Amino acid sequence: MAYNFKEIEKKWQNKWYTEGTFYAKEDNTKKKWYGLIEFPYPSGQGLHVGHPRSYTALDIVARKKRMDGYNVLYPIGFDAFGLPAENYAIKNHVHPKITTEKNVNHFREQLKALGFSFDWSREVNTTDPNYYKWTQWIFIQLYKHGLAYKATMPINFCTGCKVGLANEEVVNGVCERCGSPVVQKEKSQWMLKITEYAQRLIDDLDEVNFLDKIKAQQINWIGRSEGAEVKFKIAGHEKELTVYTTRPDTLFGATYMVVAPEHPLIKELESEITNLDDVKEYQRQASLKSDFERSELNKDKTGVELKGIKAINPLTGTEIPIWVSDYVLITYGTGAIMAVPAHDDRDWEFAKKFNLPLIQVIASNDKNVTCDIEKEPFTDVATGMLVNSGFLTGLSVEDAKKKVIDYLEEKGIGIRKVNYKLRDWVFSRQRYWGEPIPMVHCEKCGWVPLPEDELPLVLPDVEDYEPGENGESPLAKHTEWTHTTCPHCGGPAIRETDTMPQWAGSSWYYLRYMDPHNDKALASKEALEYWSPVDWYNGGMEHTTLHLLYSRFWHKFLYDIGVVPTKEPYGKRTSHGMILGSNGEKMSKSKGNVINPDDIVNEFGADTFRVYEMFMGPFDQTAPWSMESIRGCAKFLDRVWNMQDMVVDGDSYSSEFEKMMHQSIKKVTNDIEDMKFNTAVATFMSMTNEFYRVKHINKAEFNTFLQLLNPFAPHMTEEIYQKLGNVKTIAEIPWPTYDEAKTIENVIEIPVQVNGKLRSTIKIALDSPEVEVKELVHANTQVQNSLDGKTIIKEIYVKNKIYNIVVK
RNA sequence: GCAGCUGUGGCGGAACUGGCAGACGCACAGGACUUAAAAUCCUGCGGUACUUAAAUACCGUGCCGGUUCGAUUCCGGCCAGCUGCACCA
Repeated sequence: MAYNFKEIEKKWQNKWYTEGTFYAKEDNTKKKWYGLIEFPYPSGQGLHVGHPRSYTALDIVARKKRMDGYNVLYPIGFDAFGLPAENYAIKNHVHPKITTEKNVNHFREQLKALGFSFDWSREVNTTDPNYYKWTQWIFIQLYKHGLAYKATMPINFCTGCKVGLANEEVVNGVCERCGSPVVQKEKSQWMLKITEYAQRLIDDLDEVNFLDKIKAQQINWIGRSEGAEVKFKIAGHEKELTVYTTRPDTLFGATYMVVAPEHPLIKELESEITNLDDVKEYQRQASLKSDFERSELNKDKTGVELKGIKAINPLTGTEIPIWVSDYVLITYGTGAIMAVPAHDDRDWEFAKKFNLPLIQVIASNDKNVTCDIEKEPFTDVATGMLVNSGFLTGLSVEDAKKKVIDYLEEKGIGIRKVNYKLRDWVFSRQRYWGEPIPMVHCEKCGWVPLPEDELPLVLPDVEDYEPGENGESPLAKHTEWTHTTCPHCGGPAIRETDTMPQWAGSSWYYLRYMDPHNDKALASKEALEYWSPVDWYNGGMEHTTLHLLYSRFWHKFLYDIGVVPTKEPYGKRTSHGMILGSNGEKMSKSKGNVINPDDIVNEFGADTFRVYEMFMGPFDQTAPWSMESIRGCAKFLDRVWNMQDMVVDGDSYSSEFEKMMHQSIKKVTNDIEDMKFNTAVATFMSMTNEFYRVKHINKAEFNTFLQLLNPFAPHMTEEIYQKLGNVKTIAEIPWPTYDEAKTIENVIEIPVQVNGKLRSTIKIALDSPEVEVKELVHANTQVQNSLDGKTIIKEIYVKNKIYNIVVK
């Protein structure tokens, strides 16, 4: 009888949903497990096949944890504010609220059809005022603690549409929509001081179980460096130019300086710059490029000398030129550098291009290493030794750094300085579809936060959400909303019209899941105490440096003000690889390689879909979609379904068979913990092949098999289990256990090598003494043939692993 | 450009901590069943050479080199691809 997945899957999904089978229990005495996946942005295209990869993986873990006796929280929600909904609204004149609701409903149905064991009673939605009330509340706390401030920051401004653009909307320096040039325009924006947490965001990684590559990427993104700030005098001035350098030891080799195009020095010394027109033109050109474009293009360096002014090298007293170039970023360090072209790649290229002098101040202490700084810069720190550097000459790089900073500090011309690449978080968006920032500006009192009892500040339900002129937020047009009274003095005041970025709502949603309907706090103390931290958070690698870091920052802040009980939000963080189109390229409408999950569920059913996504490759690596391979998974499940007819009463087929069962339980159990879902599926397939081979399936063993497979293919396994006459469901019974003693092979086959090349294999009893193994090896004819006429130099035996004979 | 990652048969991939490379699946080929086809079940399946066959030898994990009795695994240098780069999420 064929497997009718359509009917059977619906049946179990309805049961789970109406009975709340997988809802977290309100029982704080049980041990808990909290699994989290990144909640989706409900786009108009519907669910992507990439979503279920992550969701199925943690669904498997969550289902297993329940069977292990944990009170499991595996929630879902929607990150529903964002740019696409707004752009769609502008184009099609449908309010984002309407499209968002429609998309959320669609997503919910799609997710349900995949049989995830989500706790739907805790669904959150970032656009719900009862939710964003607390997003706004957190912002106000940040403000009150001095971590939110206003600063002038550039935005991308489309000269055609006259609106601010997201980086994504800027393609090769022009507006994606109208093709007009995009310029950088200064705007006053809300900023969050994530840099204040930079060191803790690095240090506390020691306390969490994140994949090494995730830790590495966060550490590199934060980019801590130790160095010095050094003041250079401007010749004939009291004015100084301060630079940041990680190589103060090379100060004697500084032959010129470079400032970023935005550096204030240019304005301050404007009257003395003799080629001001050239400089201004260079500044204008630079303003067209984003930081990203500047660093991307920096193979071909550009720059202009600030003629008429010179700086003085504080150690040598030499006058050196000052250049302006966009390879120096105003956002990092002091926005100015001392250039040591002999020992820095970028400076070297720049100096070569503009014929600036090189002074070698480091040489290798390894006599075999020669360096010709005319051919390439010498940057080897490990063997570097100072030359041509006055009181530093002869020191190692490390010692020279210490000595020169001590000297600079003593003379008051420099200080030790730790710098981070991490920049503060630009928190303002000039858009409609986001959380309103709950601040008002009063002529008398300045910026004043809304009183907390007035939250949420509801996003006004306006008809006109077209962007304002000059990059203003659409809300700025709605004066009936913007005009208000100052909470402090009662006088007239204007509301902030910028909204929050989408990152805001997703920075704390995992906390709301713990207690989603609370109207007194973002979550109760009890719920936070019980459920914190998230035990396992899986998401995309692409979120490592932004979302993951932002939410760790917010969490740490909430910890500092006593709201949450843990320093870190996530105990464990893993990532899944992307699913590519069958041509190996990223799925996109334009490439026509998009796979719609609905089609897959209709054709093969949810269980096949789930098993295939787990089987397609290593979980954390990209994998191309294959319609052929998914059929293999469908075939596998059909074979499982048909095994029902082979079930017999009685004992295991053989002791060998029993061993295979125990080994498989062990393998699957470990593979789930290790995220090796693909080899777990391979184990199920091998087990199935064995069942077919012996055609004798003991009832208890078949039940065990169904249990193991259940987290992967929950619908079919529950159905078969029920048909076999079991009263309980698989979800209600404990996870199978194995007997370690029964997994061990007593007789093993080990390879015999001669000079590292396989010549034969021999069977030995486990843990045989070396003498016995040696005897067996030498009795082997193939081995004897290989040894014929040669002299044995050495014999190596690795217990239970290999026997290798070295001959001459 | 910077950072992180990846590279194994025709294809997706497996290989514990340096120890038999290619588990499992797809595709393909052969066989069984069938009037026939599909489905299903069984068998084979890295390359080259030799051979009726069994077997055997050599080559083989992106490229070049190193360490080691032994390297897909460790080290150095390259090449190619993927992801992120702060206003897409």
